Amino acid sequence: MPNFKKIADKWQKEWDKKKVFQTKPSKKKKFYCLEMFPYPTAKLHMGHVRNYSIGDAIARYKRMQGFNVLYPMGYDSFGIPAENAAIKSGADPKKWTESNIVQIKQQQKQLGLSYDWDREIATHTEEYYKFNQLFFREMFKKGLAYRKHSPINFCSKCQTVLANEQVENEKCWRCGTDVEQKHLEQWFLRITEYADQLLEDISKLEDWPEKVKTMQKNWIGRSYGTEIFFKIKDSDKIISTFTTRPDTIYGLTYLVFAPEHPLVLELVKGTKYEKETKEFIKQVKRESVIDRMDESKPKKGMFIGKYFTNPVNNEELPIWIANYALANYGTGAVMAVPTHDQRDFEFAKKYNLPLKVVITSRDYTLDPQKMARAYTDEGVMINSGDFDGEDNKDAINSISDFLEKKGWGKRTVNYKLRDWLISRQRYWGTPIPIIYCDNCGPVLVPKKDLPISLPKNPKITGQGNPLDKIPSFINTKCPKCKGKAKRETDTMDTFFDSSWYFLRYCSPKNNKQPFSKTEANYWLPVDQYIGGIEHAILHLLYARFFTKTLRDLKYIDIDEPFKKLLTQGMVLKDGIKMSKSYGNVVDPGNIIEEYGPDTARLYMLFVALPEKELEWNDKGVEGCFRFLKRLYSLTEIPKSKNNIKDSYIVSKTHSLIKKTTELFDKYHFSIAISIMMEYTSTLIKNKQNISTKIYKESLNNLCLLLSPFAPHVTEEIWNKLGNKKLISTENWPKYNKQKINPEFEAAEQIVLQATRDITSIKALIKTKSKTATIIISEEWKYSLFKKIQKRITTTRNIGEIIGAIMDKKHPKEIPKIVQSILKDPTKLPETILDQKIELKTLKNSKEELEKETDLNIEIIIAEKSNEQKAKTATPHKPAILLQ
RNA sequence: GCGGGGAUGCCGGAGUGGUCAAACGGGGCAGGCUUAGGACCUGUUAGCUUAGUGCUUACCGGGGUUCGAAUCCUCGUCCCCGCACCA
Repeated sequence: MPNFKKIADKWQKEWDKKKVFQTKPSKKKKFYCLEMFPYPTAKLHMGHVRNYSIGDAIARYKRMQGFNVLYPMGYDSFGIPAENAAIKSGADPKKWTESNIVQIKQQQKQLGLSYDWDREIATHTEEYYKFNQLFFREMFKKGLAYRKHSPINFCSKCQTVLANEQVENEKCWRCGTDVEQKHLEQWFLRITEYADQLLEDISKLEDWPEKVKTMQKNWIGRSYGTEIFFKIKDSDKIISTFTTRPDTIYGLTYLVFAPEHPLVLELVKGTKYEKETKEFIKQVKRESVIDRMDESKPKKGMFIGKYFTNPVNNEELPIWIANYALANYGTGAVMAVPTHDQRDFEFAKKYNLPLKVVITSRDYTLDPQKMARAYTDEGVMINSGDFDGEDNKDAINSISDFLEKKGWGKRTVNYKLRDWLISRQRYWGTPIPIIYCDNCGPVLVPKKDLPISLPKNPKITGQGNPLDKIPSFINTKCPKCKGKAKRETDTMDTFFDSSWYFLRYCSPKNNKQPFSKTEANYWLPVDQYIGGIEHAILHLLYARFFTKTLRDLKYIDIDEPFKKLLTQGMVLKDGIKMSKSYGNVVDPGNIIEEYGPDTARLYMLFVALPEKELEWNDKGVEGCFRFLKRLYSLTEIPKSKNNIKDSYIVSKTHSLIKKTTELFDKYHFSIAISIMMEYTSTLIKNKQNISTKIYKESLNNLCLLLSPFAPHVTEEIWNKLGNKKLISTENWPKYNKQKINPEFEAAEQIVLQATRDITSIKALIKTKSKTATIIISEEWKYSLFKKIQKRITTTRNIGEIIGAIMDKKHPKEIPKIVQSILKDPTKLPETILDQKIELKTLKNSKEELEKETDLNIEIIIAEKSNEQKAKTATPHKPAILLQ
């Protein structure tokens, strides 16, 4: 039995030695194949293996097709786990990270992935993060990076601030701890500046999954509406509200502030409502953290003793605060129209606030007393002054015009997207290049002083930011006034690092620039990006934002970084995600050790399509292993007895190449593998009836086609067959259409179908060949003809023939001749019973169909004495002599 | 609630108008090889069956389009995923 592990080691060394996967820009057409780089843990998990199996298959395929392929690997090596390890075991984050990199890289190498290892990068290295600092500088100068005092999400366990995107159901995305609200000064990137571009350019991402695009659209959440201003009674304050439904302005019956709205406390100050309001705010804040999961959370609110005026009708209405108004969306205040908004409706019902209908259905009248829910459909305006009778859709516009003219409102656009909070109170990240001076305020570190290196030997205790405890790092001079100053101790969110790493791969060793523009322009955009769906929003949005920013800073000339995106499905076991916490992890290292890397990779691609979930099954791995063994057994070249199957095999080979190529282009790897399995079986079964020359040729082609999936075994077989070049540097085989014999294809079908149906004839009609000869064993003669006769005489099956010969372009034009057959179906059976299906009736009478049907099909009944047939035909299947 | 994706044989999972009782793999069953097991190989695996490759039933359910539907349309049921009080 071949030792696949040894074979793999051997070829991996060979590839390394000959540097076969190193690339540089050339005149050839490029293809940039990229996998999401991993956080360096000590061991690979199946998700990684799946990701890389897909990526490497694509990279190798494209390389074989003559593309200049950039296929790099690196490590997203800053981040919390290193720091947690330091807290837990006192490890130095740098040493810990780097030893992980060594280990994970070794495992990646064992898989035989065709990376250009000369381009390896790691984000925790100074050579990398110094450019983070450079970009930060540039963004700061452009006003894209700024500092803001703001309520932020804080995780008490991780002792750090979290971005909105890192808060899941009010819990920390990483550790699940309830998130607290704090007010701190933080650094932000002005991603909202690019909200429109990020949204509109989604339409350019033709090869992205619909799902991811929708998620991004929802996240950006642009909505057009109108900001309306209201005067508060007995105050000089103005309330501003945002609405997408200005048409409902006459139905306004109260107004709601988010409890956190800064104006609230100001308004109640010194009134009898002050105490109660404060209590309410406290309560809401606490609740919003605890019960956020509860969907049916009841709406709660209170009147704060103030009134405002609706400018359109001078009505005086009450001001409330309520938990359903969100501080961070729109203006933090809502104009409530209970009749036409479900949330307002529920709230008004609960607190007995008045209802006023201003839009009514054309079919029936709405009675506010009897309404069970808000009316949110289209309708006609009523109770709305001059706008009565208008269609409410038109009124959205006309009322906005009216409000703008009067100065009571203005059209605006609102986004759900918030600016990106990048400060982290952590050690293991890129130091933000800012110095705080008592005289000059926050000052950017001059370019010549970069990089700001992370100090060594931090004391990591898990309490607060370790950088705060290193005086030699903190204390410095102000670059402007040279006075005493302190460094910023916050570090950057690691998503900053991963937002441009794909650019760094273009010039990983460039010490002066983050990347060379020429090289980036050659390689970018990434042609195929592969990774998990979990990055659908965060990473992919940030990377798109960076690309646009860097374009505006003249670093690159592209708008979008990733042309095609493939989001791989999860790896499951026993129906649930394979994960440590469920204790259902299968270690890829063991699989590789036992079966070799090719089996592991092949299995990953065979068992499910890339986007789909993959249910792990040990037996399935065995199946792939057996297939590779069977394939390997083909290296024992058989003594050929004759060559009667040569032309059949040649035809099958070319058809295999054709199909595999098509399937590869669609990334339907599992089907490609299944047809190769089938082909392998055919080759094994027929090996004694194929000439040695054709046998070798077939095996060579099979290896070429399989090499992107199982590079080591195929390299070995390729070598054993006497090929001098490495299969990894070979070209993808081309098929010759002429050699694909449709007769065989059709005949094969007929064998498979045992000529049991008139559909067999149909298959032959579809082929454009002249003749197809099928030899059927004696046993089949009687039943065959009986069956055909029966089928052909039923109108239902005549219909099948009509359909088959009809050009789909003219579905309604049934040729005359076919109609005549319909009238007299007995015409066909006669020719069949004559043992020759010539379909002449069809052919002669319909000129246009000639090309389609121009063939003679001979069904020859093999006599018992007939040589080969007796041996090859089984009692149950008709044999075909394929010549 | 909004949005995205699904439902195929014992299982995983292909297949998107006729070549479909449905690829490929796994599992089961029978047989070969073998002292036996393993490995490997062959056949078989919806039901009925007078055994004729005959009949019936089949790709979540109902309805429709078509000569013809797993595939297209429509209504419904169920499942998964994402976002979620977004004004």
